[in-house]
Amino acid sequence: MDKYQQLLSNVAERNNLPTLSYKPGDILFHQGVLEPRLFWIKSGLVKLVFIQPDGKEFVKAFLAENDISGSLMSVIFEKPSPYACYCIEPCEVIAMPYSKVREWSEKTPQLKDVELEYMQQLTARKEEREYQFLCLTPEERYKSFKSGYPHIFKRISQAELALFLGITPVALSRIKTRLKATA
Amino acid sequence: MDKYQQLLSNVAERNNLPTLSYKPGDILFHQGVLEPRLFWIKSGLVKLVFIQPDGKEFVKAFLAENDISGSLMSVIFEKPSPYACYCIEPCEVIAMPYSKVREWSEKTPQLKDVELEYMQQLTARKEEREYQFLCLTPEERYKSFKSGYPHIFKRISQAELALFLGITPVALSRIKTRLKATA
DNA sequence: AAGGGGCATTAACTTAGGTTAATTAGGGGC
DNA sequence: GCCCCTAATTAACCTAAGTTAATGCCCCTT
Repeated sequence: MDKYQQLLSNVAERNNLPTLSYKPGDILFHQGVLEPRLFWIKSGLVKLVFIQPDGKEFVKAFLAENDISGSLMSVIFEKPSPYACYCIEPCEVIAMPYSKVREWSEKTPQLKDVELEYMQQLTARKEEREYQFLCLTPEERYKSFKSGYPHIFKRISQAELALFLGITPVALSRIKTRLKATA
Repeated sequence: MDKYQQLLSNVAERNNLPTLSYKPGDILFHQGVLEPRLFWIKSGLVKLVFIQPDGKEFVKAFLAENDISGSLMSVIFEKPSPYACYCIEPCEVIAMPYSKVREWSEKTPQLKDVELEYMQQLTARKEEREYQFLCLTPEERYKSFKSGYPHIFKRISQAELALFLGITPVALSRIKTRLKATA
């Protein structure tokens, strides 16, 4: 992860990419629109969300300082992003066209390794999430998130957490009540 | 995908890797054990399964001819595989130590691209599965799998499909009844 | 043709999440 | 301090999935 940040840092410098500021509620990129940039989050917190035709919202992920936001589908396959990216906290962000990242990494082959490694890290995270949806109950997913990501847990609303866990805010409230009763 | 198969094909030839035969029920690799090989499936059908301490089984994926089976965690991060691989149909398989794949791809830098591309394909598949668990009901996942993967749908038991969709076989049977009634 | 084994279906009951709406709690602004 | 706005909780009811077990179906064997 660190090596990838190094790479991005170099790209940003060479291209004089500015640091952008966003407020809570601002949109970094939209659902259904091609977004060929990666967003390097220097500070703040964002969420990736799917909005269904019926208006229902689901949270794919939370990303915070030092994370990289973006849509794989857009960046790699040049398709519209299936999800949007919303700011939760005020954010400082560097937006980097993926073409620039690629361009530079073509010239320096050892950076392929860095890119590959980053993909592997991403994949490992996705494996974990897949496992949790397949094998764990909502209650177990809640406990796991609370203990595994305390720094994010503290910074999001309960409604947002519920939509990340794949349940409704009402259900999450009930789970908490249940846990309190047991303990 | 095709370019990755080319790469694997070369590795197999150069190392005289034999084609292995498995019967239904055979285990390609175990859960909880380090498995540093990739399994190139020439023919047949396998499933990747999590077995929980209480005996409950969940199906992570089905892989068939031309797919590559293996555990990312084991192959990349040298950890025990969190899941096992079981044969469903008789299989012809070439087992390839990942170290050999790496070794050879070190010498031919353009293969880094192939490797990266393969990871991206994998990630795209995982994104889709994540989306389905987060945003779709079991019933919708069933319909999506049936129409999206008819060639696999035909070859697995209903129980296996249910455990892949994240529900019990009884629930899947009910879903089918429900759908028949509606149509 | 009869029996047996393995799945799938059905049934009956329990549990937990979805939905909608009312209520409560907490924080910020004035 | 009071009001308002928002978020969280609670309630009541509905629906769907989990669980266990019985039944039915199909195919294979003998």
